[in-house]
Amino acid sequence: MTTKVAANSAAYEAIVRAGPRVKQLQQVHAHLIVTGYGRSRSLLTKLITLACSARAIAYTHLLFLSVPLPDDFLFNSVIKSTSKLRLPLHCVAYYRRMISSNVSPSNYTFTSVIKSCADLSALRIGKGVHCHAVVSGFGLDTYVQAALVTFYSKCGDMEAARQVFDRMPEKSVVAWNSLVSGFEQNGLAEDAIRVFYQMRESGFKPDSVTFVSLLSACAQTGAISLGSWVHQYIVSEGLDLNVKLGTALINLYSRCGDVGKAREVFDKMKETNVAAWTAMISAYGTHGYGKQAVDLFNKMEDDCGPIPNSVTFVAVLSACAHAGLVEEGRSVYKRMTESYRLIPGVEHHVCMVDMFGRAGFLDEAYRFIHQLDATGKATAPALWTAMLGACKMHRNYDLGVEIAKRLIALEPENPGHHVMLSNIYALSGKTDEVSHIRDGMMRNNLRKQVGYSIIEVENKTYLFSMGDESHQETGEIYRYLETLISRCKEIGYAPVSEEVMHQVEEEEKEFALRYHSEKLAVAFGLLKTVDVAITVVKNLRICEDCHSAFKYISIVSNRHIIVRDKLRFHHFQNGSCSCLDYW
DNA sequence: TTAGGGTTAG
Repeated sequence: MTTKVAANSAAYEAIVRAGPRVKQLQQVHAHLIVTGYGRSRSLLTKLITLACSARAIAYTHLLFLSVPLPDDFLFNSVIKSTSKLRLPLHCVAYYRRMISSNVSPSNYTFTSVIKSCADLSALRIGKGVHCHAVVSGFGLDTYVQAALVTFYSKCGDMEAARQVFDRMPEKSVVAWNSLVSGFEQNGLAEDAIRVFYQMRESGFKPDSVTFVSLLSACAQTGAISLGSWVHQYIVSEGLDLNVKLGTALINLYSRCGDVGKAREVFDKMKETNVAAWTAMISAYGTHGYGKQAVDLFNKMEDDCGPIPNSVTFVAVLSACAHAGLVEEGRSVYKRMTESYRLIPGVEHHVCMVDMFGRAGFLDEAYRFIHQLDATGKATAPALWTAMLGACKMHRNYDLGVEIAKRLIALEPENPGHHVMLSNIYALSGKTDEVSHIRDGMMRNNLRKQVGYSIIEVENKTYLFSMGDESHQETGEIYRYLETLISRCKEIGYAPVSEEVMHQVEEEEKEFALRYHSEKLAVAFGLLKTVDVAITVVKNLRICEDCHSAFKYISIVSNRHIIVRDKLRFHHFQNGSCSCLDYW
């Protein structure tokens, strides 16, 4: 008996030594069969788990089938492994097999299966698993419930996520984190921040995972005061600045307008990976510092940094597109396909079309799309949207109208395409067509999004919308804005009115423009602060007139004005913008 | 053996 146990443990050790490597595992398996241990349940379970970790799913299943009457431990092992390895369909398949084999699931089973349903965003299947967990008596298990919060969040159902969370008899830091992350991932940054405060009030101590989500939420809304508080807290508590936390901080500072600070964090990180480098490259790119973005990318290659992935290439190509670095962009695209053997996706194609288009090479952009046509990849609306942007920018109205009509045929529900067509008609002076499009939009209930701008002053957040009069100091803000605008006019500012509101009178037009939300926020910021840079976050893209006005305002107020729009940053200083009017 | 995290175009 003693020798059997010894031999068994030697076999176990041999399996562990083989590790998640198929060839080695197969050798050990052969040895097990020869020595008579090929039917040992515990050894096979370990072997199966490792085969699964090696992602050898066919081999895993073959081994699994060799076990007569699999028990709950074996089922849980494969369910957990497939879930962890992001093989969610296999995970759900093993779960179903477990049920049909009449083997009882446990809380271990449910947490893994629910996680896989979350990966699949399979709301219907996951709800079924949720019900099964409840009737099996695991509905109140802490682990199962935390997994459910994540599951509903990933399916976009925050109401259900909140409900599961609220009904938890005992909450955990992980469950709180799931909820914070859920709101943040669904674009509900304010709710994420609110939950974070509730978490602290309930006496839970946030950890680095909480802060990663919280920092992302701060980056989303531009809440720099809370964001930098978190940074200080991390430092003062001596929390380890791991890669994810560092990356979240880079993203925070970048999206709150401070690229220098983002770079400081990047330089201080002990460990970096492809996401951290990509975040930093993207920071340079969105702020219009194309050269720095390309330099950092080159450094990544030269200094044996992490291997760039397709996300990195989107960041670099987009940086080139926005800085007019056509030759650099071409070279990067070539390296991506030839040196790294990455297959470009629609997002990379869009960057290329955008890059050629912005630089005025409309023919080349068009040719690029047609080359894709041959491979059947030219149908993506995003490609034509980029091409359309170029037509508008370079005043090629005929081609613009043709493309806009094509886009409307492809996506009639997208108000953006109608607005674009209307703007092109407006720019080419076809006012009848403008009214026609606008009427059509009204009839079909297609509305433009409501724009708003946010500014933080002394740790408080103020929100402005167009023509806003809700603010306590409305009168003062408007009067100050009037003064600013008239001083701007004295040095050459002429309101741009061609794009907007062609049906109204000239004066009204100018009046409406002057009170765009970003103008109100900027005026408020200048009024309330002295000598510092002000940062405004807008939910839509900045309009041409505000862009022009802020250049002049940066002169008359002698201030650095930073505006983050839906996609990019604009640093206005001494009469010019960092985007070089190239956005 | 169990649950939670960072990077991407327009």
